[in-house]
Amino acid sequence: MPKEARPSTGEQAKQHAFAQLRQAILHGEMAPAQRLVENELAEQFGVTRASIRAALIDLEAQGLVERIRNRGSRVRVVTVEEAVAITECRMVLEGLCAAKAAVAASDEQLTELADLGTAMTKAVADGEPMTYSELNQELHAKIRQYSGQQTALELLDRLNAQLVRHRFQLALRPGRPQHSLNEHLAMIEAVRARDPQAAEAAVRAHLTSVIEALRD
Amino acid sequence: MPKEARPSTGEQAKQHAFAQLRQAILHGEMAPAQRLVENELAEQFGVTRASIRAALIDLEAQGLVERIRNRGSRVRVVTVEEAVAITECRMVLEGLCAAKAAVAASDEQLTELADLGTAMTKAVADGEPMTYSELNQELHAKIRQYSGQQTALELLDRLNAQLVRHRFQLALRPGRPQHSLNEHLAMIEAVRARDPQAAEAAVRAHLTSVIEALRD
DNA sequence: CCAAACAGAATTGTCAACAATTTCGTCTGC
DNA sequence: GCAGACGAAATTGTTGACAATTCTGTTTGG
Repeated sequence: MPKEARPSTGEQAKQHAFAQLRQAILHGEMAPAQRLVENELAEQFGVTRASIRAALIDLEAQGLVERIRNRGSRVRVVTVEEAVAITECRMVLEGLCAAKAAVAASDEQLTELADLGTAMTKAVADGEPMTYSELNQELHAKIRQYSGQQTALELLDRLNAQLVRHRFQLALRPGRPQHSLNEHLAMIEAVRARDPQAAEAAVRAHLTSVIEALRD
Repeated sequence: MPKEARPSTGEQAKQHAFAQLRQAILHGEMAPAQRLVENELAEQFGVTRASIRAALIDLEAQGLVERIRNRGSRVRVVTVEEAVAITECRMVLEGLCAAKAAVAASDEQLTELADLGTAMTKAVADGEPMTYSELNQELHAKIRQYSGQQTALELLDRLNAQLVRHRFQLALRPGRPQHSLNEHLAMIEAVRARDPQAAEAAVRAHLTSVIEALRD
């Protein structure tokens, strides 16, 4: 096991370990339910166990890692039921963001949303589900951002982090992009029309359909 | 500075410190923006600095404590703006819970809600704002609980913990209990009628009014 | 008299070693 | 052949000491 990761210059060790571990989990490099032994991680990332420990505590708070007393840590497995519950929360919170974004967004920002819409349409037409999935992410992120609702933004970041695996599965399902495209376009239209209620309704309709798809 | 707190027998030191610190902050024993020096806390609670450190990381994740690199921790101060943003999130999440509770609650649970309603009415009639505030808390907690929505429950717990100070101020405002009582009774009625949409609307109406009151 | 540089103190970040707990394999006794 | 006790290995929890950083009050040069 060579220590490939550089100790990193000015960066604080714990932050480094935290970011590294988080990325590894989010990118699926750690198998679900894989055991995370503090000593191994410490050697792998070139930091001490104390830093790894602090990072694991943070990751537990973010819901990415599960820790049991005296038994160790492992990558948290999100069941389909949990994914549904999480998406329900996303539904109402993103609905709130969309309603606020419809009021608060600048004209330039609305134009960006429109551009994203055409890009998404193109991605579906070209049959590129991965590109579409990325644009999808970007759209949701932009709406959150434009809302100016800091608290909701933080909550949604945490919730989304827990859904990476399920999101992957969903994006590759045949026919799914075509279906969700219309819903996304409706969201964009409602926000651009500066209609808060319509925007919230559109987001809810979209995520309701995502929930149904999750329950395959 | 005598170390009054017993080291606690079987309890893990970190958990002990965490619970103790959390209670202290929530009960307002720590002044807002007060500095939290790890060494002092360690001696005060009779645990080592590492345990305090872990507890502080957890409390930061819960939004109760603010930590700055190499500068230390302090009790987080929630501005009115933040309180509004938090309550907006509460609004949509509790709306979700109420809608689900209207469907999922058992008949006995609905009876409990009705009893709570009469108790609240009595507390207002008797002019006991503190009792009313506690019943208020209990009502919101029960609705959350009956919804069976674990994710929303966790998010709401975190959000509510950040609002203790503002909640206090609001409860003692003259005329406020009378005003909110009707909204609470409407919530109870809608859930008892097993009408999800009405329940969500009632919760939203109530918390919208709370937001207006916050912006005094 | 004021601004910038400079020590000193206070505080957090990091480290390596030690103690406590759990798990898993083995062994004994029936 | 199997149930339960026993013990070794692995892993986490805890401790105290050390290093790095930041803040504060003072001093010095203009």
